[in-house]
Amino acid sequence: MTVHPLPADFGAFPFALPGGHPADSRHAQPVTCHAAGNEIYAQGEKAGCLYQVEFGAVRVYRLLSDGRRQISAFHLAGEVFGFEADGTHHFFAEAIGATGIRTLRLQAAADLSHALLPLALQSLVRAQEHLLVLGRQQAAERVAAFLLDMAERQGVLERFDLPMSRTDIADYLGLTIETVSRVFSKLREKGIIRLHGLRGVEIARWQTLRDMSE
Amino acid sequence: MTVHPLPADFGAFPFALPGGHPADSRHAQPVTCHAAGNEIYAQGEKAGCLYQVEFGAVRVYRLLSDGRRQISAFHLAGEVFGFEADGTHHFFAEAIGATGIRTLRLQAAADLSHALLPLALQSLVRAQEHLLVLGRQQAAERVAAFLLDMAERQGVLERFDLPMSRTDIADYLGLTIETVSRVFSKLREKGIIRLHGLRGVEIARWQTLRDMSE
DNA sequence: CGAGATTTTGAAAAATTTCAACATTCGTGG
DNA sequence: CCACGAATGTTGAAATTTTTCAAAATCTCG
Repeated sequence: MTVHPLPADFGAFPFALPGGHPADSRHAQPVTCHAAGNEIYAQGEKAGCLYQVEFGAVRVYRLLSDGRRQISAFHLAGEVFGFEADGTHHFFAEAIGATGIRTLRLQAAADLSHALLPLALQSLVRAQEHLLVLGRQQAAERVAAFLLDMAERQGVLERFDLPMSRTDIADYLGLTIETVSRVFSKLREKGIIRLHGLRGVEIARWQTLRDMSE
Repeated sequence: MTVHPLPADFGAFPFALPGGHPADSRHAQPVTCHAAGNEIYAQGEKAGCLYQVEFGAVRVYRLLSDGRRQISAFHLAGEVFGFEADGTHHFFAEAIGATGIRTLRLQAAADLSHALLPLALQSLVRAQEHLLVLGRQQAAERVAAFLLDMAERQGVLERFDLPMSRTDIADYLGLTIETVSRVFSKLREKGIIRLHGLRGVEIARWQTLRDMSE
């Protein structure tokens, strides 16, 4: 299975804000449903669209010559991604699980560059925050920051599901899967988080986690 | 010494492209000269300007609660920085050595948001590239990528000067100063680079360095 | 030239990775 | 509905890398 068109009365793209729900459907854009692992765009492809996650999650990554994969960003429902400075994609983007993506063709809407700047700056903020996490020397600090970020971006008070695998998390945090797993276990043993299956997470002590992530 | 006004016929801000030289002086903006360590803006301050480096270099960083400092970006001559998504600075910016900064007040030029988008995307690209460097697990890979980036941004064929200290480099790469120093020494011993004093660098084997940085 | 700051080097300690084995989860089909 | 198998995740122990702490060397500037 690859791509399904959807009935899609989800709302218009440029009026949808990251983290919120689209509110206007006058300029409804095509929405496609991607299965897990589905490619949204590839490195080297010509870029001409922006993408907004309707549901599900997306990973954006680059492959290194030795086969390692560095994930530069995860995108959750409501978030917009796909900005490129020179008209070419320098990353791969793919659906993590079943994911709905709204597409905006930029050529057809040259006049909304003023609406694009805030979205681009949002991407910049996310990249900068991720940068700060990767600069941390301790694995536990990175994982703590990651969990808080995921919880906050999902607007969660207690239990939530991580859309991505441990391998994805490792490639996002610049760690190995084993180190990520060990940190999860340690946080669980200390009663800071509770795990429900492989994906379910519950943050028991928010402040402790915040102190860890600094 | 803090800030000097300059005669400044350097050229107009919005027409200057990162990496190039300003070409039009019809809308010349104020240029100030900062001494080493001079603050350009502080975290928490209201943001209303963009900045372009005329000469010298700038570091942009955040202080962590335990006193550590994470440098998110260095900016060299020609580059524009200071983008903020919400009108507030979330980082500190300061001159590394003697540095000339051209300032653009954004309120006075609301109509050039279309000229701003490419500059913002440029910042995004730099942040994403830095992200990939920080994701590398080996210190030598990070230092190799850093040296190549510095050389290329200065448009250098052979010898060039690093504007920043080893401590700055360490805080930029998420390493300790000792590790950075050891990697420099190792690269020198292997004949991959040559060092001239503390700041001068000469890349002897570009391809070897590229292979290291992947 | 000399003093302070910066950088380099060494050795031990700590953290992470690697390699290997084991456990758990999830989907599928009987 | 349970069992099976593949995929994913966890744990252990050794090897490697990086950090930490300490001291020596080098550089810069007055």
